[in-house]
Amino acid sequence: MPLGAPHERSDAARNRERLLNAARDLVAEFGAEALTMDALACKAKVGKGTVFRRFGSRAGLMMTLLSDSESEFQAGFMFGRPPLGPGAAPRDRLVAFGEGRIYFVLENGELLKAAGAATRNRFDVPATKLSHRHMEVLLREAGIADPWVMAMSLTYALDPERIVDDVRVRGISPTRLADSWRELITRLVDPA
Amino acid sequence: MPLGAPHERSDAARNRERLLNAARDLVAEFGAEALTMDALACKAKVGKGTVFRRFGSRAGLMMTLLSDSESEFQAGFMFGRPPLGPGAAPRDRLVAFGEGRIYFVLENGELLKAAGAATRNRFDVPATKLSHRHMEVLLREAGIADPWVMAMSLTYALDPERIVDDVRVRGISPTRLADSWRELITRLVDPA
DNA sequence: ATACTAAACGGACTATGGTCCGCTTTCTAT
DNA sequence: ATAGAAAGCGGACCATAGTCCGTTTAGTAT
Repeated sequence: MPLGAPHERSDAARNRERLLNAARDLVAEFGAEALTMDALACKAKVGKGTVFRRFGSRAGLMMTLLSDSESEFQAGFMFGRPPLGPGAAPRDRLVAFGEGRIYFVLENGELLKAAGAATRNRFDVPATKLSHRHMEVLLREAGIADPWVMAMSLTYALDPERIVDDVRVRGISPTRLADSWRELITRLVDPA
Repeated sequence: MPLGAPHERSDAARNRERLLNAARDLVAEFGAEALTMDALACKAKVGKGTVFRRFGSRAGLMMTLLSDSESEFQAGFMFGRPPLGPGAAPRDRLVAFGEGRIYFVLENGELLKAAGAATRNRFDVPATKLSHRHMEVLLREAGIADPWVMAMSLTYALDPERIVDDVRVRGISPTRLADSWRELITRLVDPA
């Protein structure tokens, strides 16, 4: 896939397929949290070293598993229709972004938590960087003095762990989260 | 210490001292991140089981190590002088709280990260609950519609990992963080 | 076909947080 | 002092992410 891809070896390709299938099966059956790298290697009939060569870490595996739905969500706010996509006022786009994110997280919560878990990965996740940048741009348009830092605050406010725990552990409804996000953005951004 | 404390046994007290001293030494010398429970047990000349009996987990140990400075910070916003303590407008107290928190985190960052690390502990930390509640009260006074949820958003915006990484990894100055926090609160809370 | 090379493989090994449970010590009641 | 009970102790043991390195194998050049 990368540009200089020097011809993926056939055995490598075969093992990648096996691993991805095994991983999806395991996640479907036992949930992402319960997936261990040993179990995955075993189920895919592959050595443990191979798993780590392929994905680098447990978090890397989770990111790979997420990439499809993540791309879809990204396409939504980058190229989709307003108010999520381009064409609406920054404030409305931010509101829509947060709402979309909340529901996206609730659908893929386990995977996202596991993906961000490995310390130092929280912000190295490319998808997170992209979301941050997206918010940064909108905040700048909206006249925020330090959009980069503000986007970081908002990124953490939308942290997967936070959202999942609010809903599943602390019993807050998604709607309530979305309403509060709207209030936050509405007050933060001048009506323009 | 707790009310029904049924007389702490002398050997237990002795070991607690040993462990606390050893832990402080290790943190001072190698940093909190590098502290392993095995090393601690060994240095304190105590069995590993004893370490876990005493503190429950690595996160528990870190919390214990933090408790002094944490209490001090808490006293500041609960009983201190305005604008951090009672007597100032909610908006000003929130601004001061965030600033104080930022500098507190930068002083105790490693410990705080380690304390919150153990998944499911992030919000079970009593100190975090107290901070959350404090902000909730101020936000309610300030006329926020859903102060509980908003306080949660702000709690995550002040996440130790976020603050430490912004400053130490991404090179944002503490001042810049504090300014952005001020902007956030100022816009969020009506000037009242 | 053959030989060569770099990639890929696999599983033993390490590091570390946390658990378990039989043994020891302290305290208390007599 | 003594005995009994409860608290405490310790370190072997477990689970799991991640590393290492000697061996195998897929492509390639001749």
